Amino acid sequence: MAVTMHDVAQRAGVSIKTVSNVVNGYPYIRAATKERVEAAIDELGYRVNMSARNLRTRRTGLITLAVPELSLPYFAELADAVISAADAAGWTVLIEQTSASRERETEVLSGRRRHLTDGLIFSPLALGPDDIGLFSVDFPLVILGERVFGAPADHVTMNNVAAAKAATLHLASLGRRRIAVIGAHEGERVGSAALRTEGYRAGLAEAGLPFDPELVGEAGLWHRSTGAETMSRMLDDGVEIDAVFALNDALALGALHALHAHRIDVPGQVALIGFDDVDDAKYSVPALSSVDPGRDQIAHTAVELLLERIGASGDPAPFRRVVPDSKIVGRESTGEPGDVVDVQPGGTEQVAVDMTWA
Amino acid sequence: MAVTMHDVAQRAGVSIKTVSNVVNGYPYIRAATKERVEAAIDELGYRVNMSARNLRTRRTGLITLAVPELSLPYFAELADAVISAADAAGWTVLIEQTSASRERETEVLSGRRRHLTDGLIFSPLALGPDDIGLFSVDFPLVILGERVFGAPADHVTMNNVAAAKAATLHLASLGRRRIAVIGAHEGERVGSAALRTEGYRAGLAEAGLPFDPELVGEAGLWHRSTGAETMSRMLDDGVEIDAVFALNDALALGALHALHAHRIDVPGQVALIGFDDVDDAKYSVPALSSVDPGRDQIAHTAVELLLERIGASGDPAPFRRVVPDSKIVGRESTGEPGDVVDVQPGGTEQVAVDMTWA
DNA sequence: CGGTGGTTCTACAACGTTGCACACTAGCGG
DNA sequence: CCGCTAGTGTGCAACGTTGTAGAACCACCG
Repeated sequence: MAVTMHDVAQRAGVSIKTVSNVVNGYPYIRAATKERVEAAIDELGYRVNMSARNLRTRRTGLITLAVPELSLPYFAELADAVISAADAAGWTVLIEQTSASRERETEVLSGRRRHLTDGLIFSPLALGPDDIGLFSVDFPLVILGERVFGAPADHVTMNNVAAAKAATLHLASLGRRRIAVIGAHEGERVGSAALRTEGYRAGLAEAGLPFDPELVGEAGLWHRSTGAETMSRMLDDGVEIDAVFALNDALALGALHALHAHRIDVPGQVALIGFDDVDDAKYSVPALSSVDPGRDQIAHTAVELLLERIGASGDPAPFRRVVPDSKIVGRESTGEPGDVVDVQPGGTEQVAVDMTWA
Repeated sequence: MAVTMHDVAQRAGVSIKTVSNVVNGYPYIRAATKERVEAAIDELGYRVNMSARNLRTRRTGLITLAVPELSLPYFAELADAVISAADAAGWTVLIEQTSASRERETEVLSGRRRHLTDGLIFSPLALGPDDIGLFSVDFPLVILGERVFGAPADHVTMNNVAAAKAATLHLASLGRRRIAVIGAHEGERVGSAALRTEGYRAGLAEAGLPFDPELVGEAGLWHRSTGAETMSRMLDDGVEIDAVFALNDALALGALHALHAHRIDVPGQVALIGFDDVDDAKYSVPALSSVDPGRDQIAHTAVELLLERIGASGDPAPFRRVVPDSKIVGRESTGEPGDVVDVQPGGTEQVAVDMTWA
């Protein structure tokens, strides 16, 4: 059977509590005693039983990260960053894939794992503002993304409108007049698609360009395949364009594929910019310009906020909304390799919402 | 305070054990009683305390997946597949990133989390055959990859040599005579690099082509950047080539970038094939031919083997080595879009090794 | 020499759940 | 009317750890 503190205590000739004290770095222990206990631990190959410790301390040292899918590079890189940040703080991450389904996302919030992890970092993709009630949960929660605002939780989001506007202006500044957008969600008023499309229109307006519905390419899912399809459809329909703003990098890389298939030179005939600044962007042919929404900062901040909540006792602090800085990263696809332009500073905002926890 | 079974029992007017029985689906409960208990659970918002259950049952329902980095698409897609497979069986996955460092990989095996998860699926990248002793652990373990053979654990691997040979022959069958390989590890005798390089040489031999050391491009890390660098170096050195076999897709996509930068047409002047058949391969320009090592099957099998071990009581079954089927997927970069060629059937092999667990 | 304060170690009682053993009822065959 | 089985519910004792409280010892001060 497994070795317990009891066995270690017996071998070292001390009480079980002393073993516990050694394991937990309690300072008032004679050096000789400590050594004896540590020797016994090594000899027996003792490992702390986490379940017992968790039960006793009412804390598991685990946090959940709920994302749509790890095979989407943006979320894989986000998960990487979250795991690293959590690890640095001595915490472990458990990943839940929701496949962007309402059912799975609701389940994540329902707290099925309430007592398995100490908190949740949640990037919803199916739930929206109408579901805001579901976000009133009795455990520490940090929301990512732009589908839900005003929920009683900390929130790390992006400068979507400003960044999308900047991307559009970047294309306009190259002299492009027929700027298409890919990935729009017709009729939606919330979420990244709506916000970025809003920024696109603001950019057009500021550049003095007319808005032409023909230039708006719908794409429900933001995958490479849908980006390629949407781009192809537009080109086949004979829509005239000299630039494309794809609402994320996957769409952009898909669009790039389609442009190439139609023998259209990028950036010669059509300039292209994406959003997210995924690792891949650097290595596409031509290298893809993109908007860097500050992913590392997002991950780092989310973990920090969550751990603060978890550690907090007493009166709940007001909920915060944090917006990391975003940047335009110019590469070959907009003919300006190496440029990096700050969009506009993000920041932290305090949102006064009442909160009570059990 | 949190709601416990005690509270539910009181409210429903039954014993705490009956609540436990309801929660765990014990069959001999009167319908009326069951309803009363379930109503109480809903009204109080009761959730099982996993720590307590885990302590009592000596099982956590968690498994660890240890991979080098999630930001590498191959591992992100593997993690996605493993999580999905585990989830389907009612298990949860905890991801550990080793950064391919010896220290972290050793730690994973040392069992620091011994009592936090019930088993480990481990894809080592730093540890090798000399470290085989470290793999004699006292918990269920499934090894992925080709760095360690003969360890006392189940092992899911690939048909590396055969698949690499097939990839090389695929290039030769297009009439290419100067086939470079990218990603080799000089002097290494184990791991994917060595095996795939061996397959490359076998392919050359079978095609009647000479082996030319000039055609071998070293690249320690298999990232896009290193692929691009290695390819550039070869081209700058004036090495004559008409085809490239990159030992993984990241290298291939990096190489594609470099080829493009040198204004070399793919597949016109140089044909290119990668390994892994990552999602991206479909969408590069031109679309990348690759070797599909059967990733979903690998993930699925690994979870299956691990859960079998975890569930096993009594005499340990012999260790198994499973090799899923791999395929050559021809796309534009070798000028044969749409081709899929089976390499050679994989299979399951039983490896007799003594095993005892605590 | 008693009091004070730091140091070192220990006993006991939880934490919330489930395995085990058992009590009780009803129905049924012998 | 006894014993047996199936159905329904309960009480107790763990699982392995840590928080709390305090005992025992030492040095040192006044």
